[in-house]
Amino acid sequence: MDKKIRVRFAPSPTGPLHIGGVRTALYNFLFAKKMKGDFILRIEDTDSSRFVSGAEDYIQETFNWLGLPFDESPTKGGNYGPYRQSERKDIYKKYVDRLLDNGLAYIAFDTPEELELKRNETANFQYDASTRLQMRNSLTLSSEEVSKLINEGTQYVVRIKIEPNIDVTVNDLIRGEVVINSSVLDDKVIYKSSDRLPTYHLANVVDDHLMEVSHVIRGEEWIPSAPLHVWLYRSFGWEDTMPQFAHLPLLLKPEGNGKLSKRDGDRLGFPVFPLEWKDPTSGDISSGYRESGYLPEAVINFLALLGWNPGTEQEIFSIDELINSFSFERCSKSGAKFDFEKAKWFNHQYIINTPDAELAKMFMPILKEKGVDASEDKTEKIIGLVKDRVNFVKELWSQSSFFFVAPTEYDEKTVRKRWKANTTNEMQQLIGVLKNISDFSSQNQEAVVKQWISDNELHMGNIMNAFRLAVVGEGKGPHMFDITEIIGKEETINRLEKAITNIVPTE
RNA sequence: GGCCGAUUCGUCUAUCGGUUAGGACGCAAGAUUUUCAUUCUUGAAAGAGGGGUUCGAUUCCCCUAUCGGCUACCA
Repeated sequence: MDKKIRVRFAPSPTGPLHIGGVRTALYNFLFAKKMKGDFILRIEDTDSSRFVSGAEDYIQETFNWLGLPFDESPTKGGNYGPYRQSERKDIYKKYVDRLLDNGLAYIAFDTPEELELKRNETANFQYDASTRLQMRNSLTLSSEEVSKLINEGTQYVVRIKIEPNIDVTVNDLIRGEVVINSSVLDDKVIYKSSDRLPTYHLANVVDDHLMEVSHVIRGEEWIPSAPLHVWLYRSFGWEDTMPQFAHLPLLLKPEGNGKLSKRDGDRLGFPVFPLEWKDPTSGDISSGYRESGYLPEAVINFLALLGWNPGTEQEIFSIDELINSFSFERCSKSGAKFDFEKAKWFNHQYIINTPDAELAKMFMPILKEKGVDASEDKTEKIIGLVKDRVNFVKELWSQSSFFFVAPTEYDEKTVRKRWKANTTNEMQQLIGVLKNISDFSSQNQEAVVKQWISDNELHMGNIMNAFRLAVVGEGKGPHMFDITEIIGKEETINRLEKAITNIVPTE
């Protein structure tokens, strides 16, 4: 029987989740679901000094919003818990001791200051086979001295003992084989006595093994340490069950170069976080996709296509379609720059395809904010008329406010262009025509008014544009009679009368 | 500096040795429309450079350049 597919998304709770991290999680999800496997959330909080409160909740809320549920997580639980690394201290200790007992790792007492000094005085200093015998560690000190130092409470770290000159192969599902000679690896710290917690590398390998993770899907920034991870699997004797690796290309800044970072968002005016984030210490607010009006499905669709393509010309994908067509073979190897224009376009597509009733539910709170009390039914109709002109739900207001509130001022340019000396007279006549219409449906209005225009040899453009100016306040908007049908006969006539008295015609 | 990775229109990408190098976003023009949008049509726009291999390279190999990542008792 094939091994069950299990993948994990393993963020560290040091702040809001970066959009690149969201994409990594999405690819994990897509792959897991395609393979009928499990999608696990594991919180990697082994660096107690960088812990930020609220960050874990933020992560959970993000995936709730996106609709990407975890099969196992700190809050949901599961058979492989705990899912917070800080709660797994005892587990790691056991495995560190095992490495120590087997002589595959050693204890080092060098202080950060000593190491700093060493790095400054020796170019390209690396703590490895060529230098470790000159350092203060359990390889150079007698076992009595080591025990004495530890008993005195001296802080120490455990370092992995990398044997030089061995080729380490990382098999990557996206990049193929990457071979690295162990001599370029250093004796990485895998455990620190200061907080009795392992570092990422050890915790990661131990947890992935214990949680029976089958595929490690993470960002490209982890490629350099992948050989170390392979080394650790080997040291533990777990090489035959070692997960497969897939390193995803990075998300880059849209303009210059470099990884997309927290600051780019506010500088360039678009979000780099899924949800709005308020920094608990500085109080600074960073905008989020959700608050900016993006629909979760649009964000998922957009993110999915950034670094992966279906090989067809399809661009709009439901989550199920994505699950179906996802594969590592079709992931690209190079970093992708974030294109916000395209993100907007995706959102536009999803707005258009969202039923009016659903959009109305999202729009009602905004209407309330504007002090408008409208029925959901009416709002739905209005949305149907204007939704194809907006990228975001909140833009619905600027495109439809005139349905709810009569214009109080008239666009200057349009007045100059559309309101002539005889317009007042024509609009007076139009009022007369409208008054006599009993069936105020768009269709009927249009038939009657057009008849009147042709009977009197009036100019269609002049009449309609002035009519629009009076009703809307400017020279834009949906089909005129659709508007007047919704606002009704009385309101239409009121607006015309108001325009006649308020607009000063230009010559 | 060292190690690793990447390199097709401005951007996201297709091409798995032979194509007029395709699509999408954005941009431009035109059509439709009583307006503005939407929509539709059309257009401009690309293989980093240099060597090989081959009858033939965007595609395979090497070098250079550029970009990126990593180089912590951070993940």
